[in-house]
Amino acid sequence: MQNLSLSEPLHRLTHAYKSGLRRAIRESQITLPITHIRALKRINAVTDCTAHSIVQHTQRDKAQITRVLNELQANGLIIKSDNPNDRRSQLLKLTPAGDQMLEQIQTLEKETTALMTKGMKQTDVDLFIRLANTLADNLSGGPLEHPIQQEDA
Amino acid sequence: MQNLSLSEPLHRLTHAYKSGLRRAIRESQITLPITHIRALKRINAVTDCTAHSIVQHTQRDKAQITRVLNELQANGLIIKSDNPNDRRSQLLKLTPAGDQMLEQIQTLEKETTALMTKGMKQTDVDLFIRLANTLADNLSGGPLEHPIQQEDA
DNA sequence: GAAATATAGTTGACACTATCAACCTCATGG
DNA sequence: CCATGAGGTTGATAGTGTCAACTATATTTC
Repeated sequence: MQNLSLSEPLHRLTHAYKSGLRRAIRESQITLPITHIRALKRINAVTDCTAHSIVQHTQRDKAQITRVLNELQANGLIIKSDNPNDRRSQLLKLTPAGDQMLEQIQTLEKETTALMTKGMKQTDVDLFIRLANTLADNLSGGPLEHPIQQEDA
Repeated sequence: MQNLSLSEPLHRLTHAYKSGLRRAIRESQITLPITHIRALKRINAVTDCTAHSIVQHTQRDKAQITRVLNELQANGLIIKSDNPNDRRSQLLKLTPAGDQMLEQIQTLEKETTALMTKGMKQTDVDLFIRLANTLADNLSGGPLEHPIQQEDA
């Protein structure tokens, strides 16, 4: 029972990751907060994405997501269209501009990830991801399916 | 080269951890933000702690730390005393109230950690911590010594 | 099928977190 | 002594997290 600290390394890592990514993004003349990026990625990843599916995936408050989506729309990165299956909600899609933006960002994210995992064995990185998912699952009760998250990089 | 996602699990985990801890804290009638808690822990952990050492450890902006410390002082949880080695800075110490508060919080944090690591082997938890530290070190350039972080739980 | 209930999303409000710039005070090295 | 830098404070602003109240539509249940 070593009882090493879990929380401090976690804080440190998240902070370092977020500010590293933010810096990379800012240096590319992009002005888009992290939360907006996560939404873009999600919209790109699932077909017929709705606000609700982003809420589910990110576990963020729906109020926050609403505002993020409105800003993405105002920036011309996404469009909302009527959801034929449910008139309360709208389907979300990337515009060509949004698509291009996302590709740029994915590159930056890959760079940050590469920097972060420098010198580490891929198996260790994979292990880390699996452990992180296990920890998160334990906390959020539900396992929240993470199906070999593909390009969700 | 599986290239599993690193960022999404990380976001999910941090968010789940922070809101889990916040909830536990709130349910104990404590009203203290996470950042304040980290500062308390740091003050408790190092002798002759100054604002600067918290800035170094947490990598937060010194402006933010200044304000956190002022609030902790206003809440009677810490006291600032003149630093005999440097008249620009002050030494930080927990008051008895701060000490008691911290103990309460440590308990809550342990509970949250226990919940989070439920069913995991201790070796896996330790491994996770080491990997997290490695990742953070890679990002922040400097290794920022993490010396078998004892009660930094 | 009408009433009750639940869900998708919006809006307002507010606390917490992150970051930058300007500034003051004191320390340190030439 | 003076220049430069470090420790800390203050002000400003953007981003994030959360709660509550509300609209509109969908679903359940009697």
